[in-house]
Amino acid sequence: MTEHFQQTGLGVAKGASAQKRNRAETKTRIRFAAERVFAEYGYSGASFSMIAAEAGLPKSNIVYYYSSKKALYRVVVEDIFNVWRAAADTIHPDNDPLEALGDYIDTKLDLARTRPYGSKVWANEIIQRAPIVQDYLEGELRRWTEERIAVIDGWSAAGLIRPVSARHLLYAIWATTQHYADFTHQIRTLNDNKDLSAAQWEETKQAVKSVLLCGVAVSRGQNCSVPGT
Amino acid sequence: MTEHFQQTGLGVAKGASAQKRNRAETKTRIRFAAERVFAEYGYSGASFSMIAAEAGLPKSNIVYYYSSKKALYRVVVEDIFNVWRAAADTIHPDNDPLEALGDYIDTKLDLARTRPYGSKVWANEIIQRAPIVQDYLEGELRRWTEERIAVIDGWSAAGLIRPVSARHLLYAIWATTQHYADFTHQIRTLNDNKDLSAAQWEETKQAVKSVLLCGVAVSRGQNCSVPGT
DNA sequence: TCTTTTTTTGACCGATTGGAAAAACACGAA
DNA sequence: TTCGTGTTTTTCCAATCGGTCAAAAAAAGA
Repeated sequence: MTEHFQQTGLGVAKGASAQKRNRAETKTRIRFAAERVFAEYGYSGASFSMIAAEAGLPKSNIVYYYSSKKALYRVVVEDIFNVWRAAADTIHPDNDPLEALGDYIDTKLDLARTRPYGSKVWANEIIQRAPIVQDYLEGELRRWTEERIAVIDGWSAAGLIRPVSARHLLYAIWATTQHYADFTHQIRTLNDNKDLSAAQWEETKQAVKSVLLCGVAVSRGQNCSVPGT
Repeated sequence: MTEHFQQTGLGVAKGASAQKRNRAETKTRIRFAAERVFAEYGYSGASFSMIAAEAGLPKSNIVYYYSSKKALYRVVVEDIFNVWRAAADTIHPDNDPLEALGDYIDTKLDLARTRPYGSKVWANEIIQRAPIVQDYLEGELRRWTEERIAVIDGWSAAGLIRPVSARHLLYAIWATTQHYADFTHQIRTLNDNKDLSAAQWEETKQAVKSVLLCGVAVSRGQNCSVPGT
């Protein structure tokens, strides 16, 4: 069997035959089913039969498309990492610091809302000491983090923001935004067992930006305004 | 067999016989072993044999003291919750807001350092939608959270802090402090695969307080100082 | 059409799981 | 000693696990 290593999500290369298109669709369907099951039951708690049931396919079909549980899991983890990485493009020397960080927080909170399962899988993987994707951490994540820290330090040096620890600011942003995905259930319980409404999500964005970015601004009014959406 | 429901940790009621003392010690040993194993492998990934090996006891011994995996797990989860609850005693109307919140952050970061496994178990349980301790969330956690929010709102109303969303501030503190426990491995990897030194932990405390509390203070100098330790 | 390749599916396997059952052991009270 | 109670340890089991395999079915190529 030839391997395709089709990394991308829903899209498929144009010109693909009907068979290949269907193949990609099936793989994607399995991937999202797996993301949900891995998130809710952890790597060990998730079984092929659960993923198969979630995807509406027989068990052996899962094995056919992803040769092992580990391989399927890795694809899921890498996917959410790539999505997050793209969200941080806004942290760039040319951008306005407060606006850039505000946009980053907004985007990550949007992802917490739309892709909570991916975030949970990532959290699980890290909690368990990254048994599957440690190479990713030491390679891409490390490089990517140092780059962003350099940008923020640059803003500091240019006097565009107060001198803060770029690393810990980044960690605080990660922690807080991902909290709204990973701890959805706790937040829901503390919200009378109701999911956050659209208005509450807006409120959340404003509050998170207010808490995390007020300490960053070089000056502020009494109400410490941060860029809205 | 008479049940004891011995909730407490290391201590044992005075006057206890040698046998009872040994019983309590064994139970505690099992509990901490279980905490480590549950943290590193998740509920499903943890097996009696792993916990037994960690505790240095035969497998059936675990079942003898905690009649099921679920029961043992519940004890572990409740324990870390009680420790965290005690840490928040400082959030009290009579205290100075910045000092109280600063102390809370300091204590929670100390716990992130000394009790990282408990935090990870809690995170896992919430991520998986609290299948075991949902009653805890709807009872004690909900009541306790609303109380703290009321205190912070009181500070706001009295003009002691800027008007911030008490709920989201609390969530940000939880998220960030627990991040240093749950994501220890990621932080370690981004620190050249070395654990944080004592100095780096101090730096972390200052940075976290600076980021989270600067937006709370009613006024600040250019360097936005927060109470140190 | 016939052939070849890809996809679907159910039957099956050795290993491991949580936990029940009971035998073996320790030890103070009688 | 003998007994009874609490503890330790071994043995065993049904269920489930990840994954293989081969046959059936479908699709593509000739």
